[in-house]
Amino acid sequence: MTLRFDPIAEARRNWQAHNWAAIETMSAATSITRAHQILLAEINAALEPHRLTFSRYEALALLHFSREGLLPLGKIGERLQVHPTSVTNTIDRLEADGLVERQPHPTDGRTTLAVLTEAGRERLLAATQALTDVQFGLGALSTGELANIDNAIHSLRQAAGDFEDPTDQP
Amino acid sequence: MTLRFDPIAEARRNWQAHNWAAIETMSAATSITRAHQILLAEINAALEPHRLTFSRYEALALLHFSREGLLPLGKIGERLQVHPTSVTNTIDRLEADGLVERQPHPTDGRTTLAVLTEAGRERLLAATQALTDVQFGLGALSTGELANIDNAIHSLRQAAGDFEDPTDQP
DNA sequence: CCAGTATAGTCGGACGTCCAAGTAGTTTCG
DNA sequence: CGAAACTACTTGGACGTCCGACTATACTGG
Repeated sequence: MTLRFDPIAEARRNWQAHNWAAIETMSAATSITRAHQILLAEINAALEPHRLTFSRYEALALLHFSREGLLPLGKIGERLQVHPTSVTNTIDRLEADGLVERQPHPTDGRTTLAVLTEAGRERLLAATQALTDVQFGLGALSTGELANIDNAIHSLRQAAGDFEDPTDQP
Repeated sequence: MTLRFDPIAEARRNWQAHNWAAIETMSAATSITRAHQILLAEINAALEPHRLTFSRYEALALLHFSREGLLPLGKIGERLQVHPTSVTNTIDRLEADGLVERQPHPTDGRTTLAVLTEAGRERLLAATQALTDVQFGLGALSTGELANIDNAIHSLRQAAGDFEDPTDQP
């Protein structure tokens, strides 16, 4: 199962040997891809006993943090930065599991509200415990390494126009 | 489209306000998730004119780097660290596009070889130019930031048992 | 030599993501 | 006022990922 070598180091050697450009960015992009894959697997494994996925967990948490435990679907997509159709999909599954309910918006007929149910709130809290127990799969990293990741990705997101306020540092 | 605030900073504030643990790892995990999403979108946008995706690009590059331009499907999955069914899927699509051909292994009847075609090699080189042009979506990061990402993720992968550390085995 | 085990790849299904297109409701402004 | 533009959400389809189950081939130890 475990490789006898680091495939990313191997890729760097190959690019070097062929005189291909952008080795540093290729390496970082590949690293991020792989990190995402590893983290998602660990996080979802921790959530699986609670019958949640990370996407669904994030949606539940967002609702929990809202004043009234409810948000328009559009707002959810905005905050989680996913496509509207992904929100529809996520809320469909949460609703089927009884963790969330759809309600019409009282004044805007276009808008649908996702409302956290009591079961949803309980599920969320148990799942949060599971995630903090495994430190989101990042328990092996030092505080400095975590900060390095945060800072570098903050730069990346800023450059990608992910949000506006440039003074909003973590 | 662009948010007026940083949703990750917002998540940190919410976790803080609710006294939830593991803020640092939550933040880093969320950052990596978002970085992956941004990078993949930019990379795939750069590859789209060449009718490739990042997965397919990676498979082509791997074949190109091999001595004979051919590899067993299992080896491809091993190097790219994806499930065998993902390789089957990727090679199916590359084959349908004429960039790769399946061949039986000469001595092992279980094994299928993916062979890079001339069209595949040409497509790969053009796509590589496109990716280096956009620096894999990471042009905004400094060399130091790229190295920070690489190093931190190397630790993460090592902790996850992603490969054998050549320095800790006799 | 042959039964049992291991390995290589594929198929079907689940999941999350995106895009394009469609429906329904709201706002704008001539 | 009413048509045009905009907004919110859903539907259908593509893609990449994984898992479980399955087939076919190879290896192993009595």
